Amino acid sequence: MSLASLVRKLEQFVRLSPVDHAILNRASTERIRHFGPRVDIVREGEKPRDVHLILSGWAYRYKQLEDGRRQVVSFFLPGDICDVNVFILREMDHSIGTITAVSVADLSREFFDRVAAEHPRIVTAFWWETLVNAAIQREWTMSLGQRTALERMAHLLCEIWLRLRLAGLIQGDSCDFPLTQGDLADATGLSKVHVNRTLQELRADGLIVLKGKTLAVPNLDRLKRAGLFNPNYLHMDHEGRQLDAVTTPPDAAAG
Amino acid sequence: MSLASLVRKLEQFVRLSPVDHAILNRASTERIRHFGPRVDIVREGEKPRDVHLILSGWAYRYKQLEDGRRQVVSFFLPGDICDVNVFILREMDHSIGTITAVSVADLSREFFDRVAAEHPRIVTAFWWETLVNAAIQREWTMSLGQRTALERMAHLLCEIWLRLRLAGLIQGDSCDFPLTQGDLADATGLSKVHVNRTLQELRADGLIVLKGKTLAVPNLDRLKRAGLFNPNYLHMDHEGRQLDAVTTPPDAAAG
DNA sequence: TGTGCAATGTAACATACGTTATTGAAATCA
DNA sequence: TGATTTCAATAACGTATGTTACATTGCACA
Repeated sequence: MSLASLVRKLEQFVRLSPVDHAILNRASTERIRHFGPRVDIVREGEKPRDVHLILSGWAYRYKQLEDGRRQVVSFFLPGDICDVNVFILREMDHSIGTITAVSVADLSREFFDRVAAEHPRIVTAFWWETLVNAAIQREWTMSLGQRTALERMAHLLCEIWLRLRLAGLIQGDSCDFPLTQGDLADATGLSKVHVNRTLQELRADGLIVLKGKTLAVPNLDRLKRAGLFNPNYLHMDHEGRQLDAVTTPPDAAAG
Repeated sequence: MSLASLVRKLEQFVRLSPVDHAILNRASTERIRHFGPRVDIVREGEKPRDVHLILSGWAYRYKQLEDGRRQVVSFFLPGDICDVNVFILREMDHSIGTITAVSVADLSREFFDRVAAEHPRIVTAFWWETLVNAAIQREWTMSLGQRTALERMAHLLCEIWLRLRLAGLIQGDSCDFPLTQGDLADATGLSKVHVNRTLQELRADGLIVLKGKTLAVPNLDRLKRAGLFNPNYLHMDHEGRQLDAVTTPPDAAAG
């Protein structure tokens, strides 16, 4: 519905000027598309055109092997950008599909060119987004390589929780949670059956309350401990810190 | 001992002007450091300063859990850059260690600022490097989540092989290969014992000849098949394609 | 307001991979 | 050149997780 989540997230990290706000606002209201749940937005092999900004809804990035084995490699939540500058590459190496109904703003190459030339604070913010996404992907590598099923699941839930919180999507101690056990299986590299067992165990330990499409976490610290979760890789620790742009911004006066 | 590998790699993708070459050349000869094998260059928790360009030798990026479990999340080969613009982040979320003796050029924040302002072709090349590294990390997620031990190992060897080839480090059908079975275990999420079993199997199938610190691959296509290896994620398919910079380069006349 | 299909839950059984232990071969170094 | 350590190889055994199968619940839509 809005780009509030994106701006909220980026501003955690970089102070954006009114001009920056206007730029982002315009870009994210110009070309909007709506998708139903469980459809592909982008398919592996396609030529990348626009960069997608998730305005509302959940989506994921996934890859498939020839024989059908499938791995979810990232989740996209409101405010997330699917690969700044992808259009530099000749073809997509993965697909992007929706989980819920999703609204997307298409950001053009020209938009990024203009930003690169004129709005260094936004450039910094986009680099931050890119670096954090890379860090998340590394942490998934860690999870899949070293964490047990229980730790992996707890860790994933913590990550999603904190990202939702940053986007302003946690109410009290609960949130919308549209992922099926099948989705969780594809993301954790576990079988559906074992995902079920693992969720039962988390429930039995009182770490989560997951019912229907709602997740509640009564005690985040306990869930973190169960997942050996160290939030440093999300680089959210910037409260109060107002970082300057990479280069001197031409519109500095406006800030 | 030179930046040949980096330039060779970047030029696969973006045509760099003589000015660009000069810029990269100066940056990579100004501040060089040498490290012995098996030492840390950067530690998790530190404040990132410079960006590191590997001039020679092999290194890896790794993360550790409180209890010591360790995951190698990337390998760095000559010509690789460890995280363009990391200094945007407040602290490192991983460590970087050497495998062999390594020479590193430290690239300063000021260097990246200058490049951002004045050398758009290099900016594009750095974005390409960043996007490919992200794609590699996703593929590792895929490997750890879905591939069997044998597939995983074959896949990793294919990837390293192609990256070495791009850097100009394959001689005939063999290359230097300084990774121990312990390194491979930490990278694939397997135990050392099972890495050994898996290598034996690859040997028995005639897919690799691995002896001492030398790896030979008699038939790359067969190894690729064994690893369900699809090279698209490396985005090397740019032969002859001379992409323009993201924005109009100020030094276009020089190219 | 059923009816059908997807999602969840559980049980029984199978296996790929981990663990521990031991040995020999190579490097590394005094 | 022997002493010391690291690395590779292999065996015996254990287990976390996968597979198959089927029952149950819940929700979309007729």
